[in-house]
Amino acid sequence: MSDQARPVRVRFAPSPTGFLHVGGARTALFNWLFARNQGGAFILRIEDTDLMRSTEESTGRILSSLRWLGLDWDEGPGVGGDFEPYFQTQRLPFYRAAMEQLLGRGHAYYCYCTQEELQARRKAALAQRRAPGYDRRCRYLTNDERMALAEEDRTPAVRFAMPPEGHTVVHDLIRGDVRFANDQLDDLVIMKADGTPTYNFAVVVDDMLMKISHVIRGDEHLANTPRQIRIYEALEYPLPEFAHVSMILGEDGSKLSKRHGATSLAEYWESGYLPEAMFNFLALLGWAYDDKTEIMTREEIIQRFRLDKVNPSPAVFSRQKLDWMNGVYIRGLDQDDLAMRLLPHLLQADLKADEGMTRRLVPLVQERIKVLRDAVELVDFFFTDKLHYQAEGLIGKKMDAADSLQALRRVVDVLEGVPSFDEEALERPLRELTEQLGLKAGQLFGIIRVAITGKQVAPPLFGTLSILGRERTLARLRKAEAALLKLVNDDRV
RNA sequence: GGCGCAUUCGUCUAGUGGCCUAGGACACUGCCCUCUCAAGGCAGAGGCAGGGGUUCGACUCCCCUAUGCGCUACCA
Repeated sequence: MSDQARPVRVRFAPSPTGFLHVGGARTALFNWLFARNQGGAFILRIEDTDLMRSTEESTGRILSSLRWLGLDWDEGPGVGGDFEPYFQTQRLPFYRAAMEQLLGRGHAYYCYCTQEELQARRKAALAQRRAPGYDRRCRYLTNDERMALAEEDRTPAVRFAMPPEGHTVVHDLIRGDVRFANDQLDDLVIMKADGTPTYNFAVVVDDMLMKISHVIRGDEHLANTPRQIRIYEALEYPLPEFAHVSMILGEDGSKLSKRHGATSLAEYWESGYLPEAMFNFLALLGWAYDDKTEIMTREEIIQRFRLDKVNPSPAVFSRQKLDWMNGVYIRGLDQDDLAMRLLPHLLQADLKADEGMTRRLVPLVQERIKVLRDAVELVDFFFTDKLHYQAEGLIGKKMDAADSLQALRRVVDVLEGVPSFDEEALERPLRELTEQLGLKAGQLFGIIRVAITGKQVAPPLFGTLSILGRERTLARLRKAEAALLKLVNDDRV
């Protein structure tokens, strides 16, 4: 069914009723990748016909998340295009025209049933174990009956007249042919009584008018596709290609929701995931290049992406794997780049960092953070002189307080006399001291670590000392000395 | 209820009838490296949902069952 070389035009069409969900982001990404791979156009259209739930703020959030991920659109909000407008609420005349066309050709009809009646009948049908679909009673109304209903002041909706028999086959690029019996398709409302179109109608009209060649969207729309196909045909317009990508699930296999943790792209952005890592990770959710390649640049992914290689089964969003991948990308960043990305996170955590200081910290954290925000607790001790730790933590492994105190005093002596606080200048004498004291490196360095950072787990020692500087280091060591002395004395009492 | 989609290690996946004694990655376990934590190296454990066919031969094709999910709205 491939049309003879229609230019590739795909679209992502979110409804602005919240933020951009990772599932939506993946759908957008696949559309974008396909467009870029094919040299086609990626169009963004805002489906805001749900007046009650749509907000402008939400539109803004979605756009900024897309930009963050690096998915630029060729047509749509902010950039315009040949098929404006790109907001459905501004396209009402188009839907009305299409509706008139269908009405005129007998492919659609007015339905005077009220929502209450519909609901009651659906309930009754379900109770009797009958199919709950619309019973088509308005479809075969005589003119007189129609007039009578109209007099009652009922504002009609418009329904699409489905062919009552036969079947409709959806040719799906990911799933193959999917066959639906037409008698399963009921006469869906295409235009609500308030004059706004329903989703299934608006998408068809928009995709048609915007000359969309490939409809790549979530799996949940597959069952709607035969209805849409019938509308295309009634409108006498060639079908686009369809590709339905599977859903993204939470760790427990159920539909991804808030209780699974972060679901919006913005949350990942805020906690310090790199857009390039998220891009790579999302691309691999339901698609793979081969049996081993995972880390790929944006360009490599564009070049390698194939729609027919997309996996039809749902995928669980694995935070752990994302974390790993983000770590890989962080480690791959050059130091200045990482510093610039880190700085806002440090500032946000109220650490009084500046560019220069952040640059110096980078080598200390680059290998040990998975998300940018992790750096905060790794380096916070540089930004305060009030350390909170238990004095017991100053006692070295397999040592007692008195031994530790003695060792600490020797450390102070050594560091007072050391000519420079460069890493290299520090390491030699401290290692020699361990030997003199008959201690293992871990014992002595552990004591120093706690004394200057207040933590058992911290970045490498010499780099830390060097950045902290002689004065602050010695001050912290002396405080630790005092704390240990107190411990020793308390023991004696 | 009806219709539809899906089902390979815990997770993401490779696999399109013999290359599979099923490959890679995350996570996990052990060892190595090591000033803690990481990072890194090596090794290990772990899977074709179940049952029938088709075939000389099925992870791969067909059917059934099970399970999960979606649609069945004047939501999108």
